[in-house]
Amino acid sequence: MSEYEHTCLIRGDGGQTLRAILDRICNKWTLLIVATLDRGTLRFSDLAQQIPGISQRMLTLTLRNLERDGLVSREVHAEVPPRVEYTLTPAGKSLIPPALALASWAIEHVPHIEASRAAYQAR
Amino acid sequence: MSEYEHTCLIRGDGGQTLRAILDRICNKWTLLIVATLDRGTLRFSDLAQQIPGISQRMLTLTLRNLERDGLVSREVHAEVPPRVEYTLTPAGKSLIPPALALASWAIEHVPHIEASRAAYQAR
DNA sequence: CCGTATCCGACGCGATACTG
DNA sequence: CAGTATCGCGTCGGATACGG
Repeated sequence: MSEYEHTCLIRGDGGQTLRAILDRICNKWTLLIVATLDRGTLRFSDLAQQIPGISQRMLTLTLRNLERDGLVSREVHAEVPPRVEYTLTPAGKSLIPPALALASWAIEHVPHIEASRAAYQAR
Repeated sequence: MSEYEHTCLIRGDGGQTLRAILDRICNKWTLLIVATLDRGTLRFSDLAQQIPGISQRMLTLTLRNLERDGLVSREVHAEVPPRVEYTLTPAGKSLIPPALALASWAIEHVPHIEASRAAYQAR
């Protein structure tokens, strides 16, 4: 692979594959949930309170999508009151490093981006 | 930093910083444009034809956002016909590695995800 | 050639109310 | 406790037409 051909991974199939994944990752809550579950197994209500601002609806929907994609496993305990526990699968855990890479980039570049926006504004 | 505390980068401020960046990255065309510009300076019409399916509108809008954030520089040549060239700034280039990390993850896990979806479907 | 303007449909997501 | 159902708003992005 020559110097300027690694981006073929991104350009790949016209970006379809990558964007399909990004769409799953890039919604409002997915990464927060995955990062929270990296601490270990949590039940629904624990997730709800550890992720400030999330609604029941979005927590449910996002968890269902993650389960559907095999990134999170869902275990229902037949008790009263009901207890449902969510755990990151190996695939889910493997998402953490690349997500961290992006997070690091984000935090590193926030000052530059905000400065650039301010400069752009002043025109 | 202990074993399970690196995700503080993601959970950080409640995900606000990371999501602000993800929102810029995760729209339909940004990464494709950045990856395409990694080859070098390109003019508007070249980008349009190297990125299949993009509309003039979205190419313009996405490039403006990237310029505003200081990831792409825009150079207008006062000629007839007009020539406008776009180049990745150093900050823009620095986005490529983490984006590739995510792309690699995506491609690696597509089979697993699709299998999981098929299994989930059959219930 | 390189845009901008306008309309319009689709979807993400929050608020709220209700169930097993 | 752990959801599901419904509504309504805001935003993204495609199609199309026009301008410097």
